[in-house]
Amino acid sequence: MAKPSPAASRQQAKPVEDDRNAAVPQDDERLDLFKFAPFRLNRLAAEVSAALAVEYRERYGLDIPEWRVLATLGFRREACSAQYVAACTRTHKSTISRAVTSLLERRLIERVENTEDRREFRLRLTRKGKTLYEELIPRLQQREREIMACLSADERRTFDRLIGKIEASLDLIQTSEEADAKQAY
Amino acid sequence: MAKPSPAASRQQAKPVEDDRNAAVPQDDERLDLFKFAPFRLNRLAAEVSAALAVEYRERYGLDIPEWRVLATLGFRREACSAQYVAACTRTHKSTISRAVTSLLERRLIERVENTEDRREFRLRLTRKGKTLYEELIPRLQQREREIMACLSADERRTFDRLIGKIEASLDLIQTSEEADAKQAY
DNA sequence: GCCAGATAGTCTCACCTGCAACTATTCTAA
DNA sequence: TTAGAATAGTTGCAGGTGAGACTATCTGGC
Repeated sequence: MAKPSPAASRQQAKPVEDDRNAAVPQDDERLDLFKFAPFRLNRLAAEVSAALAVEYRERYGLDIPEWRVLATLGFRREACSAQYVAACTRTHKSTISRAVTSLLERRLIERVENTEDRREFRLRLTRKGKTLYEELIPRLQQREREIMACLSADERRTFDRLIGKIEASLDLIQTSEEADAKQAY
Repeated sequence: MAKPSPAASRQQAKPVEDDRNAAVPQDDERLDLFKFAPFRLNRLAAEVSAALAVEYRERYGLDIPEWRVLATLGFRREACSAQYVAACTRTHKSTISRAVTSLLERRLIERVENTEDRREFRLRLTRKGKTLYEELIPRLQQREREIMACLSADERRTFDRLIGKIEASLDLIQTSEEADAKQAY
């Protein structure tokens, strides 16, 4: 895995004669992926997710959709529908449906028929699910703290605020209540 | 798509009698997904990606790996290997391989044998690829500007700096040269 | 009451992607 | 020199995921 030195393989990157220099984009037309916010956000999110996945996947055998269902149900005091979870987490309803099926089989959640609307079911954590939730959450919060430890308290607040502004401009902000109104997930 | 009012569907979320209140997590043990940085980053990245995808997918029929290959080759002055692109973009080498195949078929990139190391190929944009690149990049940059327009210039700089700190702490920072040394992609 | 349209949830299908095996080639060290 | 390890790139396979069809149910207008 470890390579003797970056230089060893860097030889491959040395310039190759290019007879088309005329068509090479000018500096101001080029785009440095490393400075491109969408790319950086993607990469950062993927890396942070991977760091957390160690906890919920390797330790508890959960995948991301399953963990999102648990997180939503664990946070809310009341039982709620799969549709609600999908809207909250911005995850496709078919993905949530599969996660719910899996969690039901593992007896981590249970569902009760909604007599007022028999199309939907109310989901909630079982005792077993709550135990897992209470065990898992502190681990994830610890991971988050470790990852964000590179920022000062002040920077962290600023970061949250700026993320919030971008979310807002993308219409990503939803309260628990508003999430109920979201469709398409 | 539009629903009469959030309240219309919110009825579903009203509390259900729960005979297990004793096991409900306490406030400080719960985790609000909406305030959890990893979740927010994921959601934000997905949303930003979706906003950009309109440009490269619908307009040019490119998927994310293909666009990343183009972006890497377009930014660099010299031809470089698939391995290099994979390391740069943190994308799995098999994914890059498929993107390269597709781009070769579309004559957007070309590859030349590396006589110094015949295991690898040097990739570079064709004239057609450069034309597409120069057409696409301004559109993507415009999208990025639109998305980030909610931040002031000062906030934008701060945001970049904070993202940079997190990237650094996750060892995500690489210069073009360092990327050559990365394995596993 | 009844029908058209909307909604919750499930399922199939197609696609995408990572893993790991594989080939070809290069490097390393005896 | 040469065998074994490492590397670049490709491909088969399996698992995950979104789109959209489908069923059951609900809502609103007539």
